[in-house]
Amino acid sequence: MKKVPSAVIPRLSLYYRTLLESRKDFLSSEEISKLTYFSASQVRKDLAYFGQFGIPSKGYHTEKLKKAVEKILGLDKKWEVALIGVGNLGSALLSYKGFSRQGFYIHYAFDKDKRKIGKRVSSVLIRDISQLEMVIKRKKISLAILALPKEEAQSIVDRLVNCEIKAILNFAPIRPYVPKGVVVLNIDLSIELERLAYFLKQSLK
Amino acid sequence: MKKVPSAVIPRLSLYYRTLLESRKDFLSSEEISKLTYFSASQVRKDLAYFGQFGIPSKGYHTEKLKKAVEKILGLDKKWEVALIGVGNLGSALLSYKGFSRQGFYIHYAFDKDKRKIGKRVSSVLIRDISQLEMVIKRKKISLAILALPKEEAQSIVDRLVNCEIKAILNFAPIRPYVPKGVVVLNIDLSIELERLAYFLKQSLK
DNA sequence: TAGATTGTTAATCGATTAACAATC
DNA sequence: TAGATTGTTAATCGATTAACAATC
Repeated sequence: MKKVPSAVIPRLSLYYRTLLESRKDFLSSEEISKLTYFSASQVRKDLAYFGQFGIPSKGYHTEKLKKAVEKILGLDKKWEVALIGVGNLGSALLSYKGFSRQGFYIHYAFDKDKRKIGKRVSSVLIRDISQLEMVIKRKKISLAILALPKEEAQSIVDRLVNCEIKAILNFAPIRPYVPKGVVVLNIDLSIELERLAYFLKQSLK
Repeated sequence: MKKVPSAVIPRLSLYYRTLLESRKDFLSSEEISKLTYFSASQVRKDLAYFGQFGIPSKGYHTEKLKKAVEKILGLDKKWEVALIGVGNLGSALLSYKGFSRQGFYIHYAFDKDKRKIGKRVSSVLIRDISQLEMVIKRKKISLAILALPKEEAQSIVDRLVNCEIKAILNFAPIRPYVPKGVVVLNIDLSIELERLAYFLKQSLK
C-alpha cells in the first residue's frame, strides 16, 4: 500500500464530521468538497488510500463510509488517556466532555503537587506523579496528554517513553525529544499567536 | 520580495526561542540546526526571506538576529487580545502567564452567562457578550481567541469579522467561515487525538 | 444505453534539500 | 591568504490538482 501522507489524517477527521452531520444516503466527492472546502480530487484521493468506498455515478454510501473512516481513525476503539499536569489547562481538559464521544477517556490524572493529589476533578482522581509508571503499565494506557510547565516536560516524556507510551499530545512550549516509533503532537499556543501576529503585521501594511 | 511560505513562520518562532536561550555571541545555521532539528539549509533559507542577517564564516550575531526575528514576528509590539467564552478552557487561557512575555495581553473577556458577567478571572473582568462590538472598536483589539461551544462559534466569528478583527485563534471544533483577508487558526483537540489514535493503530500492527 | 462519478495516472505546484560561488 | 559559512540557485522530493478511462 502506498504511504499515506500525514496531512491526510486530519482531513479524514473532517470528512468524518461531515458524514456524521449529513442526512443524505449518498454523498459524492463533489458534495463532500462543498462541505469541507477541500477539493473533490483530494477527497477521492484521500479515501482511495484506504480502499474503494465509492460507487461510480452514485458517490459514497454515507453510512458505510462513516463506518469505514471510523475504523481507519481508530474511533471504533476505546482509548485510555493519561493526563499529566492538573493545572488550569489540565483541569479544563479533564472537564471537557467532548473527548469521550470519540472514544478517548481521560480516566487517569497525575500531578506532583501534594495539595492536589487525592482530590478529584470531574470525578477523576488526581494521583501522585510517582505512580505514573505503575498505573500506566497496569491500566493499558496508550496515550498521554502533557499539560505542565516546560521545565518538567522533557523528563516526564522520558518516563512515558520508558513505559512504552507511543503517542503524546504536548501542550508545554517545548519540542520534547522522543526516540523513533513515538509521536508527539505539539500544541503550542504561543507559536500560534505569533503566527497570527505575523499575519496581522502583514495585513496592516 | 518572494512570497514567504506559511510554514516558515512557526519555524521562526522556534529559532527565536533558541536565540533567547543561547549564550553564544554568534550562531551558525549549523548550530541552529542542531538545536532545533531543522536542516541548516532550511534555517538559512527561512532567514533569507527577510534579509541578509548572517556574516560568511562567522554565522549570525545572536543578539541582532534575535531583534530582527522579534520585529518580523511582531513581538516588538503589544497586542490586545479578546477572549470569547470563559468556560474551563477560557479561564485556563486567561490565567496563563506566558502570553504577556510575547506581548499578547488578554485584557478583555466576554461571556453570555449572566452568572459569570461582572466577575473577574485573573483580574480580568468578564463582560457581557453584547458589549463585544463596542469594546473591540474602542480598545483597538486586533486579535480574538474563541473558547466556546461549536454551536456559537460561527455567529461570534461573523460578529468579530464585522468589527474588523483580522485574526482569530479558534478552539471550537468547527472550521468557521471567514472572508478573505481574515485568518483563523484552528486548534482542534479532537482532531489531534484522532491523529494520535491513527498512529497508534498503525504502530500496533 | 447515456450520464454521472469513481479510482488512478499524469501534470503541476510548492517546499525542502543539496550544491556552490560569493565573501567575510 | 586559507578556511568557514553565508545567500542563492538548481535538483529533488512530496503533495495537490487535473484529466480521463473504467464502471455503475
